[in-house]
Amino acid sequence: MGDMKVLIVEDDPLHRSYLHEAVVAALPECGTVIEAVSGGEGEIQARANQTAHIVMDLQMQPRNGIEAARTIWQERPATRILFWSNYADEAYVRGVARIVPDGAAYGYVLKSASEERLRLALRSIFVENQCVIDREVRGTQQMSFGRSVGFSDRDYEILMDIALGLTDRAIAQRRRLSLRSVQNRLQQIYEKLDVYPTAGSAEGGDVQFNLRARAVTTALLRKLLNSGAMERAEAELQDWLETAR
Amino acid sequence: MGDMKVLIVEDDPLHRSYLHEAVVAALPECGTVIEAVSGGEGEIQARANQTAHIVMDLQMQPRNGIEAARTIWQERPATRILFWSNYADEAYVRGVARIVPDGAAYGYVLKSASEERLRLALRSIFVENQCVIDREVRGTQQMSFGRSVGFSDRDYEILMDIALGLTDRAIAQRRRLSLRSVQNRLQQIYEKLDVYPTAGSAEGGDVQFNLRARAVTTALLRKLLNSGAMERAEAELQDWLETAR
DNA sequence: AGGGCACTTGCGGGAAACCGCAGAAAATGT
DNA sequence: ACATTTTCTGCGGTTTCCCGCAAGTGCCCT
Repeated sequence: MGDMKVLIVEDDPLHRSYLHEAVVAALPECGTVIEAVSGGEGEIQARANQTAHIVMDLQMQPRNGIEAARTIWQERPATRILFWSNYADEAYVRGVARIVPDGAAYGYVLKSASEERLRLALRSIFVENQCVIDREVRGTQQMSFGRSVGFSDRDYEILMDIALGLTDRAIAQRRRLSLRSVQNRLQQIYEKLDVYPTAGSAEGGDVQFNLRARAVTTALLRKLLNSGAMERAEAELQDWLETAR
Repeated sequence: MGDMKVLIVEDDPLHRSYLHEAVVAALPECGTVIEAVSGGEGEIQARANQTAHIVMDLQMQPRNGIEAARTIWQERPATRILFWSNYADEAYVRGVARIVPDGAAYGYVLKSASEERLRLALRSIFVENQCVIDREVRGTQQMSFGRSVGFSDRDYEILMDIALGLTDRAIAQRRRLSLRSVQNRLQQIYEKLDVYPTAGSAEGGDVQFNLRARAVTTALLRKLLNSGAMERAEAELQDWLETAR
């Protein structure tokens, strides 16, 4: 038995015990397994135990995995984290990619993956110090950074702002842009999300959409946004409202 | 061993096997347990096996529990269904309440409930034919039907319509109302969601919200809407777009 | 019958969203 | 260094949203 310590952060008890077994089976060099049931507790345990190896769920209440990972990485960027999540939503993938420190080893494995895949990912990250990202997740990564229907970070920021309900003027103020620039950005977001009335269906009884609201819905349905990401964005907005202005 | 047949519909393999054990332990009179891994397969299995006893998850991809339950209840309204869900979001609770046939026995238990609670619910519904609804869920039910900050069904419809991105005119057309009536409804929705600029913070640099978009976000953050409900609503909208007009 | 109460509808107007056009500014490529 | 592309910005105009005011309908209550 070695002296590696592994921290498991997962709110679902069934998944937690499953992870526990998987870790013990995959890592004979692992001497101690610590468990936490929420993002907040995960941060505390990571700090207290100086764990450099963490397996973490993304979707947790009240403090989710991305927030926990961010503070953990801020304190010790060398920490290796394997994210184990139900979904490959673009909002999650982008959220993780945004906070990974340079050169840090991390992994992203879906819960639907086989035991063997999970075992390999555990060994690759914790022993070989090598990144492992699930194929499906790679797919959404390509999409988001590719240029075909890709959203730039700027697009994403502003899409989030209209999702939060800000006016054009407020967005301009927050992002330090002119009113017209914001509106330009919006127009190209509308185009990328394909929310413009189809020319084919012509006039007559064509139902009109409110582009602003329709864009948000479309982004939600395409998993480009999700409620977790919006909660985070809302918190950031509240911060900004108090400091600025 | 009796001849009761129980159908389990749950996409997570861990939860599925946990449910399987719980059913066998709680119901000695249960002779057969059938498993399905999605809403669609659940419908097929229910039809094929004529099962009158179902335990079902709500959040599933691609066809969720509410859609499956609706078609199952349409075919045989006497079916007893126990919903076993992670969340007590108003959107889920309302979605279930909307499709329960008159006099049908059903249950709503959270996954965070104890084994004992699950056991009792299984026996109450499948043996005693009696409704069992978790305390937390009752809470959100009260909220939604009470009048304090309660949303009428009409409010909810129209809230959903703006979430889908329809214009006032389109909503008026769809719900057979005048333009002004829709706008009146919107105003009282805004009030109930409390999205109006606070009079206290006064003018100056107060950031303005687009009420329409802000209302949707607020509803999402309060779990009054969720993406599952919006997917269903989007499908209904597409149906309407093809038939009407 | 009359007085609330909830809901609906019309009118009018200020504010915001949406967008074409065109010039300035910055980033990019060769 | 120059040309090219992308992004940002201002102006003007149409449409939609947001809402105060007022009048009409139907229901329940005493």
